Amino acid sequence: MHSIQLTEAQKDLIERTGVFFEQTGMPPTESRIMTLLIVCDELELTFDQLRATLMISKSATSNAINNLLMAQQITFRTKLGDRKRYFSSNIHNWEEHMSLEMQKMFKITNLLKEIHAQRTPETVKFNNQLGNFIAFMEYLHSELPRLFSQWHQQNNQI
Amino acid sequence: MHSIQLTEAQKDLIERTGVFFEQTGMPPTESRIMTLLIVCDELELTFDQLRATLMISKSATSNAINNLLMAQQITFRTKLGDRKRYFSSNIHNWEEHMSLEMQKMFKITNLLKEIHAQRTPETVKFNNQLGNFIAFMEYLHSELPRLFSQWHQQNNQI
DNA sequence: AAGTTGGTTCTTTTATTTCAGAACCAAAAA
DNA sequence: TTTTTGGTTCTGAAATAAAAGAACCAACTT
Repeated sequence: MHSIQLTEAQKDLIERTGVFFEQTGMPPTESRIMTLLIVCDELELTFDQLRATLMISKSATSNAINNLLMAQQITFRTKLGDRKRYFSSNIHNWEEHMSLEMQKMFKITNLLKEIHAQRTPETVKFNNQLGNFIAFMEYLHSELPRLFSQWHQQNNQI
Repeated sequence: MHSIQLTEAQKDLIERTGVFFEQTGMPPTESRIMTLLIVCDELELTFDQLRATLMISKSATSNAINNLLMAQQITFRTKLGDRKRYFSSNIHNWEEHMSLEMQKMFKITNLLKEIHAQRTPETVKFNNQLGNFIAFMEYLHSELPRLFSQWHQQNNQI
């Protein structure tokens, strides 16, 4: 058995956090792998440790890992003279990941602007409400970088 | 035929915006109904206009409408002496809706705090990175209300 | 009383997702 | 050269989601 030991508390956290990620659209296996790598004591786990610990098939493991790699949620490194890959969470990358998420969110702004542009001029109030929402999204878009940098200052981060 | 007329541009916008909402996890029919009510010239559409315009079944229409009502994405009103319901987009409600979304997002913070609390003290760097992310989420959580009110001031909104 | 309107609910069908199992493959080891 | 390791890829099964169709129902009309 190549599986690693987990406390009951850790198992529980993996399930609960896994369900949270499922609710955001991530498939169950990917959610569990991502969470396991944040919860467990080990900083790096191999393909087979992930597979054995979560009790899933090789194919499921392989596909989930590759999706998580593409989504930049995890990374791996290799060791000289060792064919295995050592996977770890990309949590330190949260800032970049978050701004990618934001970008996705702001895509709606462009669609709403297109919608706003083609609307009949008759419905003044509705058009204003829509315009208001668009304006707020653009305000948010412009203010978020400032928020990021303010936080960095406060926390003396690089 | 009770369907309303749409320009090609409007049809295209409904599909493209619909797909966007699908990508955020909303089912196709709900996405289309929600978008139709934002795109079309009419401020209100009846059950049958929605059904006929989107060419979907009564059951699909009924279920999608009720889900959108529960999610507060749409509302309806009735008219005296008329059994039909007149549905409209709840876009003016975006502010409340957005803070609900935020709350959902900040749920992850509590899970991450639990995870952080149970982590082995050995992995100092990782724990710090995790702690950093948590701290930023809490900072965001505390700063967003200010951002909202600043925007209101700027725009002289109520 | 029979039909129409404005839906809802139940059942079935269809499509999609998710995963297991097995076959497969290249690199390294024996 | 055969076996082992560390996977990937190709079915296919099972579960789930999405939507159609039909039966149903209450309120109103005729």
